Amino acid sequence: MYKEIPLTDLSLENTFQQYEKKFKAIADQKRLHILHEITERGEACVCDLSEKLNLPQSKLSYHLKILMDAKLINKQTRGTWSFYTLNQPELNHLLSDELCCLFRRE
Amino acid sequence: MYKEIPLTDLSLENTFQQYEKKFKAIADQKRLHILHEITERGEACVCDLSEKLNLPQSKLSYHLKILMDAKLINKQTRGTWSFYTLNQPELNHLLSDELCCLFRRE
DNA sequence: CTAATAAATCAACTTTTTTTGATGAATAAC
DNA sequence: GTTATTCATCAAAAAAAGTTGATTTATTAG
Repeated sequence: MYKEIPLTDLSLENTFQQYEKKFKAIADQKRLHILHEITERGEACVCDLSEKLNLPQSKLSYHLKILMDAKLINKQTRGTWSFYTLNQPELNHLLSDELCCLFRRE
Repeated sequence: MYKEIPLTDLSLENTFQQYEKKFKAIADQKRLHILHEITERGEACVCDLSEKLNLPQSKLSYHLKILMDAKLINKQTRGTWSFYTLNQPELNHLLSDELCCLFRRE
């Protein structure tokens, strides 16, 4: 009865896979805090976040990468600094209006 | 500089904790599929889902519990069957309108 | 009562995610 | 050039999440 055979609807499965990645990215307190901080500041560098969240730089880079891979934030490098901003269209597509201005703007 | 001392803003930290739990619950392909199935059917029992998703009962119970604990679905027992429905207010609070009718109704 | 069905729970195990501290690359200031 | 700063990446360890198959509980039917 329940051999795990692959789904027939591949496109739907593909859709679930993509949402899984995005929701996984926000399914973490630290990363929610990061998003919140970027939401408030407009942009933030690793050093800003490190100070605000009391996290070592390597941890932040790790979590920022996960948010980047999920395309929920953007990075812009100026000199030795990397500034992160929200990917607003993506976040707005995922999250309800009511989550403004916690993890999305407007 | 980055000793991990607790946040000063406890209420905000509490908020992040609650959202983490809810987003974690939907941050999984199988659970998204479960939500989608319940969205389409209106309600579903474990046996319905087991057949549709090709998953053994114990796995489904595990994943349903996670969705229940996050208060994203409701359970109603009739006889030996348990019927699960969406917790629509919660889902609508979390997810954007655009995710209708994938994981929320309307 | 017994047998059958639906579903929750459990413990052992596997897999995935996160943490940690160190190293390396790139830039800027001297 | 040297030194200091910012940040990404790495490998090893720790922690968390998911799987598996068996057992248990509850209900229904005979």
